[in-house]
Amino acid sequence: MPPTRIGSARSQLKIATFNINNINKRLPNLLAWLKRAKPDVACLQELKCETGAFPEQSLARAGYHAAWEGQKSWNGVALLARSRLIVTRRFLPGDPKDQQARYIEAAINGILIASLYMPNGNPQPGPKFDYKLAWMKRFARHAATLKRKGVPVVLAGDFNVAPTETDIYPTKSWEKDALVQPEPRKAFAKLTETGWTDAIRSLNPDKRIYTFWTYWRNRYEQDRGLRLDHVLLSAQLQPRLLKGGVDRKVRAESNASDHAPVWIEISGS
DNA sequence: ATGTCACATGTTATGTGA
Repeated sequence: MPPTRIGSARSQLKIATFNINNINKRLPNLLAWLKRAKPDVACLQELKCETGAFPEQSLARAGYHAAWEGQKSWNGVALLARSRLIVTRRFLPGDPKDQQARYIEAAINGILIASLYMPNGNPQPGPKFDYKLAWMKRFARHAATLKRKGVPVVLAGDFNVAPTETDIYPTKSWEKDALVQPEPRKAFAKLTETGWTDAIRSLNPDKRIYTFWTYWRNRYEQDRGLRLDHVLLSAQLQPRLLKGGVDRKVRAESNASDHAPVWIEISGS
């Protein structure tokens, strides 16, 4: 295992989120990005592998401890960290019947960090959209619980919501899509109105920023994307936010995921 | 309506999920 770093020795912390869209299929891409970007913590989504097939050894050789929840074919979330991580939760509370691997949370460097993968919700309307809205409701409830704890919290992942018209290229072709519907947008807005900071948007109030481009019709080359991957900060962390961005070029690599990594840097406590 | 990609089935294509 990689050496454990003492939390207090850090002056800054880089936290990233990346929907990898099949971790084994894209392991070379992931390792190359980790080596280049050197995040202290990486939240991953859409592992698309069973728990036993997670590439723990490769990531350990790259210098990362890991915690993950996998499932066959779909979903799956992980947390990678250079320092020790203590898992605090493996499923979103509120519905014991929901077995989808979409949420994992751990204490890392004195911060509670969650990697989350909200449901896509298509087609809408329909049961999948209902599941998305129910999941978002449960998530809001859990976020409120975390807030009451009064500890620094980062909620990072693929929210499957383009929060406003600035988070999607000018088009009408997505109008019926679950990612831009009023209800999920309202649910996301409620988070940012109740003390959670959308880190990337707070650093760039008006800029069009995308984190996802479909594989269809060279959408990346035309920069017709959506901002779906977000990093939310609790009130204690907001003043510590130094910078943030999207590693867009990762999306241009061969065999790339359809998402690009999003990262932030926060100052030490 | 379409586009692309990958997976699972028990296929040599088809559906499904994103």
